[in-house]
Amino acid sequence: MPSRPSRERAAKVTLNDVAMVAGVDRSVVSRVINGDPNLSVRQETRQRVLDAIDRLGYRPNAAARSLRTARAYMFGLVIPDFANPVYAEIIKGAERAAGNLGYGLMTASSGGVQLGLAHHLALLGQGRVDGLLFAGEETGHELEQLRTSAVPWLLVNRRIEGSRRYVVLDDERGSGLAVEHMVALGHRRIAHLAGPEGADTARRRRAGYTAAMTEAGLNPDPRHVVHADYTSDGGAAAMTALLRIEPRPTAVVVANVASAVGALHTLHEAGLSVPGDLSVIAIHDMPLAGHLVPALTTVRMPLGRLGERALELLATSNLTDDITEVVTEPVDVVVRASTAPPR
Amino acid sequence: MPSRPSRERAAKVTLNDVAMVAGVDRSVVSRVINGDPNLSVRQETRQRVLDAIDRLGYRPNAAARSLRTARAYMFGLVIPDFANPVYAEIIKGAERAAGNLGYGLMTASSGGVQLGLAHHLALLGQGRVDGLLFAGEETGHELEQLRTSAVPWLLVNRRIEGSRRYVVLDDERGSGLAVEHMVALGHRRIAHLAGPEGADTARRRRAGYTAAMTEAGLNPDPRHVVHADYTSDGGAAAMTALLRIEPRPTAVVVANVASAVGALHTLHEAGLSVPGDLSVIAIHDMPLAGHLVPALTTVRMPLGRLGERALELLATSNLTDDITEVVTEPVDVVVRASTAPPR
DNA sequence: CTGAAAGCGCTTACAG
DNA sequence: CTGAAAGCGCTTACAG
Repeated sequence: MPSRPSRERAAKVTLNDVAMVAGVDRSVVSRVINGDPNLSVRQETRQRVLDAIDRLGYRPNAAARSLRTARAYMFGLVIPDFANPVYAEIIKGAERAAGNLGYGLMTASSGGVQLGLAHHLALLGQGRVDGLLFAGEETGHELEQLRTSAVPWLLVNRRIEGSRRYVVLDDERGSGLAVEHMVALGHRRIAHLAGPEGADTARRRRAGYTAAMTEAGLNPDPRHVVHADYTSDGGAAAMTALLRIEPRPTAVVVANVASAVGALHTLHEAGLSVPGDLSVIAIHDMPLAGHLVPALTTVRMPLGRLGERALELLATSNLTDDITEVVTEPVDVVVRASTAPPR
Repeated sequence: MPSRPSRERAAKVTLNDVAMVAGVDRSVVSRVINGDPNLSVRQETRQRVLDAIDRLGYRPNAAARSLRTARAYMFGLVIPDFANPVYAEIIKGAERAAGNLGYGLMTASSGGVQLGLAHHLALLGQGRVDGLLFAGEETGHELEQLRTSAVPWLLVNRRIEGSRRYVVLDDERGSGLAVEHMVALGHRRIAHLAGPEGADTARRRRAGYTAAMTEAGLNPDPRHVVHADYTSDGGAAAMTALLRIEPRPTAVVVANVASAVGALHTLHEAGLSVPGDLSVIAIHDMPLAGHLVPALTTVRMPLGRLGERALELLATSNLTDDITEVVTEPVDVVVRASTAPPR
């Protein structure tokens, strides 16, 4: 049992109170509030009800409504880390879509409190939300728990082995475009600063990189692919490793904008000029990218649309349906100052 | 009425089902789950209950529990924008504190959906959460609505005229330290790239700047204080304005790290060297700051502690109490490469 | 020591 | 057309 914070609440106003004041049955008040089309009530009576609600400051009790209707009018989204700006866009998209459906969206992080999915199912599952979006680092084992839960769920921006319920971006195309951009500039030694080995997005971005290199008739040097987690520290370390390789690449496709911040910093420390000595492009565009030194060329991915679409699919699908969707909205290169022809 | 997503749910397991399978009354199951100390039951019976819960995959219905106990075991936090990394730290702190109390925390943004506080009160108020933290841009008018609500609330990181329920950081001290750092390096023409005029944090940081300048025997040139919103675009524009002033300042105290990113970019574009031509320090430390070019000297503020403390106060105070707390945890300067003596 | 019963605040099929 | 009643899934004071 959680400890019990002491508190006095302002007097609670219920439907009954409103009904008393308005001089009608509480079922009438309920119908007025919910706009029941089968209710016919004199305009004057309706106004009395509305006035009473206003005067008493009545607000429906969400728990009671949820219990009665078996519907919470709320969805949940679990992300690994609020500090990662990639998730901010996904959250915004999902909030927008939830709002359009008349629902709310509550976001929680799985990273801060290391409690895992069971914790979130207990906290968010059953009666609190009508569905759960997971953009985190859930494992296959945790997926099993989801299967026994009665709460509809969907993975966002990642697939997990054995799961048939996910929405992802076209990550292959994203890094493919990045490679094509470098090839068009005349680069041939194009490295890939990939994401963490375990991450599904990293795997797909790497696959897109390899495919595009092959497509361009280039045979990527295996040493030119290095892994890093999606943080600036990770990007800095991986770039340091990459700089030790001879012959040095003339261009790098970085799997994530946070890693790119660290990579740029390492290059600056090493006295290398971007894009003079090395061109850099990163996956995911955001305002920050335009203000880095030098301004970073990126591949813009439809993160907001991903969040939006995930929420829509969660809201309208049956729990037993397979959902294996790739968001097809356009992916494009935002050219800034960090890429140029090799010299 | 919201539109109604179609869905089939997995069969719902209730307390009654568990009781049937375990061969006990449902009140016993409830007491086992909640660890009622007054319950004495044979170990064997307890095990039967636990097994039944496990086998059926029973999960308590949060709505029913909330309705019955008038307690949601959940707090809410409303922030203006998930893309602002300052809030990520506050969220993490609040999640930590909520977890320690056995509560959950749900975060929503007020910026994405432009629906204001009334929307959030309807969605989160009454029965859904036991209290609401607001770190957003609520107005005095909206505060009135809070007063009529039965949900305990608290403002975080900002005060509003007329409000006696808030927790804030020592912003005066933050910018004071920044000024002292510049003074110690030998600067005398120290400008302030302040936050938005309306923002409470901006006002307090500006006051701290002015006080520290006076304390140091410096009379700040009024033209050396320019306002910008807390974004990199805002910082870039404000820095452009600052550069037009003669004599040019040799140091700038920037009210926010996001603005500082834009300011650094403007300086780079203008061909000015940091810290050679101009030293820059910003309020709020985060990993990104260490990886900017040049690495940014910052004032580290206890944002996580702010979130933590806010949640604790929300959980333990009475709604009628005044709460006017300044988090006193240490504020300190993180020296990196963007500050140096004037040349 | 355990079970039966009441009731939290709603919604909605049903009877009047 | 409106009101009375049942019931959603829990918890807990109370009776046996």
